[in-house]
Amino acid sequence: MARTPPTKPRKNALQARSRATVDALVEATARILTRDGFEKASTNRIAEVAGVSVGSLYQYFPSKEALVAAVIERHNEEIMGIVRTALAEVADLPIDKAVRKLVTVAIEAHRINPKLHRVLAEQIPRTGQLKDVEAFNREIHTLVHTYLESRRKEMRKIDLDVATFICVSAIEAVTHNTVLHGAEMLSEKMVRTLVEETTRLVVGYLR
Amino acid sequence: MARTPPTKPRKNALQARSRATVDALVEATARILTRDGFEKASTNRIAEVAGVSVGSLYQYFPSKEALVAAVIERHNEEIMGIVRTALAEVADLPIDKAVRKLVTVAIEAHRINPKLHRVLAEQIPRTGQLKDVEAFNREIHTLVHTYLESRRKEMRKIDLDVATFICVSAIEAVTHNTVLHGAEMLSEKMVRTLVEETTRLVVGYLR
DNA sequence: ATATAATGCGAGCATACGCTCGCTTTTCCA
DNA sequence: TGGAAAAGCGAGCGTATGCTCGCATTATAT
Repeated sequence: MARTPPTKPRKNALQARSRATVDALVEATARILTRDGFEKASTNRIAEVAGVSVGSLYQYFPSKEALVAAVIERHNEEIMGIVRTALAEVADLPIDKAVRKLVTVAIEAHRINPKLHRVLAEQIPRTGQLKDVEAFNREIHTLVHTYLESRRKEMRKIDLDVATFICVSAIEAVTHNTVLHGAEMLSEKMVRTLVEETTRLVVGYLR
Repeated sequence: MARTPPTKPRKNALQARSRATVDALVEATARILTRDGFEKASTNRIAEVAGVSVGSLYQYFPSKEALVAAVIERHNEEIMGIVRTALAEVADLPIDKAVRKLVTVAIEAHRINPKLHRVLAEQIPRTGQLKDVEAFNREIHTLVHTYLESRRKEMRKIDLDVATFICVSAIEAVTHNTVLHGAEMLSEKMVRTLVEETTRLVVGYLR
């Protein structure tokens, strides 16, 4: 039997409905962030929206930042999953096919929840999650780098690190701007055009 | 004589030292934003750093947001000046020379005050300055569009709007990531490499 | 059935923040 | 030089927010 005295479980020991509580809290935080922005996300409001009391909230999250951090982590995990899958599927394809697929996936990933994406991007410096996000970026960098290495014969002579940086930046930027700036008024046709053009940009650069 | 009763001058009627006060307030806001972030920028603190009382602060700025907005405006004006000048200087140059110059200038503009740039980018949605920043973006878009139009013969057949969007996004992204992510550890050599590569990316795309 | 731990509750404390208001000091100019 | 307007001051108000704590409810195990 655990010797742990019935103190407040520092962080969590979720075995039953408490799991549901935690989920509800994270979900509520995400909803409020998306719909009303960071300022409106007070702990009282989060608890209220989650259908939970503030007391319970503080049993699982030591601070408001911890909640936002949890949302960020969940979101990043989701996106990383998509990216990893895409890069795996693409491993044996030639550069042009691969890039096209990656750009498509990138836009789709951003389209899941553009507003959340934006708010989170804003809050990352505040929550001290910068390190995690950098890790996240490094993983993408590594994955792309590895892919490019395996396709070196299709490319011109080039510093792979620099090339990776340029390609990832370019793709990220177009998807970002497409989804965030360009609002939601994105015809399917427009998306296809942008995918095509971005592919051309990157592929043209690599060889 | 003006019929205006000695009420509080809604916004300003700066003729003497009051100008200095306003400047000090904007400057203090910028400093705090850069060094400590948005949360720490309370009106009391801003006034204190500016060497001014809160009361005076509120004589010139109706709210905290107004202060941040002023900082954003000042910063945007500065950058737009740089960009306009660069684009003017570049008007008669062929695409490759022009792009190289633009990329160089873009990186330099970002390097003036990377941290302020970042914080402001985060706060723009909050201050309702989105419209102004969009105007700012539209101006850049228009300027680039015009330049590209004048150089059409050097380019492949291409939709100029799409091309402008792609080029601006790509350049913006590389500069952004270079200055923000890459911290300050930027050797001059690295900068040159990135300028070279970005130029290649964009020029290769356009023709 | 009862004891014990786990989970949930929400009024309320402490604090910090945006902002006002009545007053003093400085500047201007007739 | 005197008086009015402009500029500056800062204690303190109202409010909202993050968070605690003592207690109530529910689950688990014997």
